[in-house]
Amino acid sequence: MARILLVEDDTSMGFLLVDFLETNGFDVKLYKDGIKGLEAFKNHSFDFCILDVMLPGMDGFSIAENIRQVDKRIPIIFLTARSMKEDKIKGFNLGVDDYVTKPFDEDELLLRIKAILNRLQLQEEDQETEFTIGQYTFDSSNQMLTLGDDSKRLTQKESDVLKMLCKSMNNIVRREDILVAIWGENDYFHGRSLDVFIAKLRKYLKDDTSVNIENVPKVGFVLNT
Amino acid sequence: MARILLVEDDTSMGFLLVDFLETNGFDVKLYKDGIKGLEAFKNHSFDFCILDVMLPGMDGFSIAENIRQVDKRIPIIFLTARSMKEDKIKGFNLGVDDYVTKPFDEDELLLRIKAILNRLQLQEEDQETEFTIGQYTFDSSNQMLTLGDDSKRLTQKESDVLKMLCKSMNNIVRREDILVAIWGENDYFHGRSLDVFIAKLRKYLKDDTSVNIENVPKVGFVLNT
DNA sequence: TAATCGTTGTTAACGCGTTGTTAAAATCGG
DNA sequence: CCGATTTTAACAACGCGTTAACAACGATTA
Repeated sequence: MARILLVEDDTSMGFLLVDFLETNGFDVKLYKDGIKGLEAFKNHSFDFCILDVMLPGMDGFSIAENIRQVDKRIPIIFLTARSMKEDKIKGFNLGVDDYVTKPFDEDELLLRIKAILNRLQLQEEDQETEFTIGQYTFDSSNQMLTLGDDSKRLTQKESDVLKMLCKSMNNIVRREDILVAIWGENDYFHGRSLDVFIAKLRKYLKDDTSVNIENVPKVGFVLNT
Repeated sequence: MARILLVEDDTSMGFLLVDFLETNGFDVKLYKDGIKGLEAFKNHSFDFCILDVMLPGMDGFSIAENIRQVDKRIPIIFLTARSMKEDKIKGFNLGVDDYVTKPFDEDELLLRIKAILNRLQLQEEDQETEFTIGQYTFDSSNQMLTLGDDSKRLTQKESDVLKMLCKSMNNIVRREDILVAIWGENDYFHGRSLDVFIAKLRKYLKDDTSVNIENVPKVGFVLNT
């Protein structure tokens, strides 16, 4: 159960979020201004931060800077007004993991949080980087796909996509989940990118006919062995 | 379309709310005092309650207590005066889902209602995904219907319909409910689509004669095993 | 009983959105 | 600047879901 630091000055929005996140299995602490939030961060160990950008006292970006001085790797999600430009957010070179514009869909926020946690878990826990795909072996940490003597070094994204498919071997992996986890956004163009990568992976995997990547229309893909 | 029980003694506020909620696709019944509201609750099936705390006859908290005796899970939102302390509301250990202070922003109320409804849907959907249908097994998360060695990957809508039938196995599932849940609206053409999908499912399920999808004319379908 | 009407069963054809695939353009990294 | 990688574009192919068409059935009349 991940511990989340939430800094949000609007009371009703704050409660709404706390409630929602708690029912989804997170341990949430809410602070209404940046000073207190930052203080809390220093005194407790959180796994995750969700910061409103517009705050009295100290804005979200400043909090993030301070948090980053303490912990360089903790995931941070910003809540921003829709009017705020992407550039401005990305411009803050703080290793921001994601941001969500208000008013936002709670499920979308949850999806993003889970995607980030998954990503981190992968980095931390996944010693299991070796997958067997029919007669192939795939070493995701080396991005290496091997069939007999033939080895092919995959690119980063090729490897990321294949790894997601491998982790749910013979099960549907949702387009949406792949896009959010790897690209961070689920829109038309990234969707087309995914299709391109699926085509590449199919080409790499074509030498074992017992292996195939199946499309489930409008839902996602299955790596069948 | 969720059915909402609204108990509010102030006439103008009441009409305002009814109007607003109805234009947002809810089916709202308004009662001006707690006794009638409670009575209505017992006689009808509501999905949601919005209760004013200050009421003549029986206050909102008392109604909530009584409602909880009938239905332990139904979402309740309180309308409270701003002056009322948080503690007092949360103190009522009634499983109150949310509260809104008057005067309130209608959009905020809508947001809260939707959030709660979403949450409920999530909780419901996250339930079991594996069903046994006679000799078949149906894995709704993988959209896979299996009989012995034979597996058939269903399309999304096929899977959605079958899942609804499975969740009420041997019970009537109303046409209207399926149409609203899966197609979003209940009109002639979507109704015919549903019939087409029922025909497809019957074909998929024909190899176990103990399984059948029964039509209940003008009402819906039953998946019998 | 026969005729009519509304509902459902079933199959098939069509349109259109999604996906497959390749190639060009853009971006990234050194 | 170059090569590698990713994104975007373009077009082909496919298949899902809708719609149509007709058959079957039960209920309701006369």
